[in-house]
Amino acid sequence: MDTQTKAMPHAVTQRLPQYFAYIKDIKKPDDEYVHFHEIAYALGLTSSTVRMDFTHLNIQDGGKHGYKIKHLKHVLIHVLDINKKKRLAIVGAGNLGKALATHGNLEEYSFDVRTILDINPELVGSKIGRLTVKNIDCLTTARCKDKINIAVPSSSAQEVAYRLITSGVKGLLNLAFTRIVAPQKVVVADSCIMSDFLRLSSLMIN
Amino acid sequence: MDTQTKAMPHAVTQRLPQYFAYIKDIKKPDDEYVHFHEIAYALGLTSSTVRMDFTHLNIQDGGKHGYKIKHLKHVLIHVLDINKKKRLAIVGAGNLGKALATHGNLEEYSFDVRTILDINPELVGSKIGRLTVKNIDCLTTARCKDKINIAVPSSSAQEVAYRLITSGVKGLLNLAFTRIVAPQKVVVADSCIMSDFLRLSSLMIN
DNA sequence: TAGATTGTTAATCGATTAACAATC
DNA sequence: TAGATTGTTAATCGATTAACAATC
Repeated sequence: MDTQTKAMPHAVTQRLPQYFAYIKDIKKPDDEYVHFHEIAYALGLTSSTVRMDFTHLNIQDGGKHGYKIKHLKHVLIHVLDINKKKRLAIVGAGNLGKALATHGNLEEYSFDVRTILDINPELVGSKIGRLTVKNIDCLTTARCKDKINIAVPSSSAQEVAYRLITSGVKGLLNLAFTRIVAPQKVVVADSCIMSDFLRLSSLMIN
Repeated sequence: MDTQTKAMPHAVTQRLPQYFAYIKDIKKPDDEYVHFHEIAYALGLTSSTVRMDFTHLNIQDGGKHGYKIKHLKHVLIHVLDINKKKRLAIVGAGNLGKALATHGNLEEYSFDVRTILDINPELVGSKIGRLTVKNIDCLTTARCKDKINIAVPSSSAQEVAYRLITSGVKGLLNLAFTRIVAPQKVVVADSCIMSDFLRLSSLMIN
C-alpha cells in the first residue's frame, strides 16, 4: 500500500528485524521515549547508522525527546508487515522441522504453520502438535495450491525447492547447507546454522 | 599456525562457509578442476568477487585449467579449521536444543556436542541421544570449565550468556531473537531464525 | 539561554565490479 | 598461435561514519 518508498538499501532491510527485536521488549512503558543513542548502543551500532536507517522509515518527527516507543513499534510492525498472516509450509518432519513447527514465536509474528511435509513415507501420517505430516505431493494438489506463500525446505533442498516453486510458492527459507537456485520472482533467504557455526569458529581463530 | 595473514575482510569471512558448502559436494571427482566462473555461478556471485576472495586464501597457482577440487577442499578445511575439534555446549533442552544436539552435520564438521544444559528442573535428567540434560550450573564446575569453547544459548539469552562467559566460554552462537552484549574477547555470532523469517517476508513485499 | 538531540549533507571507508596484462 | 582463464590493479558503487545546521 506504500505509494512510493524509494527502495530500502539492503543493509537497512537486514537490520529491521533487529530494531524490532530491541523495541518489542524494551523495559519501558509504551508511551515513553527512546533516543537514537540508546538503540545504537543496545544493537552495537553507531547512532549515525541508526539515524540514517530511520530516514528510510516513515517516522513521525522525533522532536527533541526522541521517539515514542509505541510509534516505533507501530512503524516497524508496519514495515515488516508483522500483522499480515503468512502461510507457511515446513518440509522435513525431522527434529528441525518438529522444532520449527512447535516454535512459539512463529505465531507471535503471524506466521501460520499450515502444513508439514516429508518425502519419507515412514513419517507421513505422524502427528506434530495438531498437524499431521503429509506427503510432499500434497503441495501440488488444488487444496494447498496458492495457500502457501513461504516454505522451509530442509534436506535435499534443491530438489524440494524446485517442487515447491512449481507449485506456486513465492518465498523460501533455506535451512540446508547448500545453495538453492531459483527464478528471480521467488525470494530465497538462507538461514543455515551450519554456516553460522563455521563462521563463529573461524572468527574465533583470530 | 598462519605466520601472518593480512586480516581477512569481513565480507570474505562470511562467504567462506558457502564456498566450502559448494566444493564439498561438487559432482566431480576429487582431482578434477573447477573454474572461477563455475563457483561464481553456483553461488550467485560474480567471478570477480570469487577471484578477489581467493586472493585472501593461500591457494596454489591455478594455472590455466582452474583449481584442483582436492586442493580447494584442503585450503578451505584449513582456513575454516574444520578438522579441529570444537567443544560445544547447548543451553536449552527444548525442541530446538534437541534438534541441534542430534543434528548430524555438527559431528561432520568437528563440533563435538559435549553437554546439554537447561535451567528448567523438569528437563534436567532427561536423555537426548546419548547425553543427559544437566543443570546449567554444571558449566561452572571444575570438570566442565575450559573444556567448552562454544555455546548456544536459546531463551533468556542475555542472562544465560552472562553465566557462560563468566565460566570461560569464548564463543557464543545466539539463537534467540535478542541481542547479546558480551565483552570484546568473546565472539558472538547471531543465528536467529525469527530474524530470517521476518527478513524473508519483508523481501517478499517488494 | 545552553544543552542535547534530531535530520541531513558531506567525507570516509570498504566491498564489488570492471578492465587488463600475464599465463598456460 | 588463438582462446580462455587467472591474478592484480583501477573504477564504481554502496554503506558507514563524521560534521553540522535546525530544533526543541
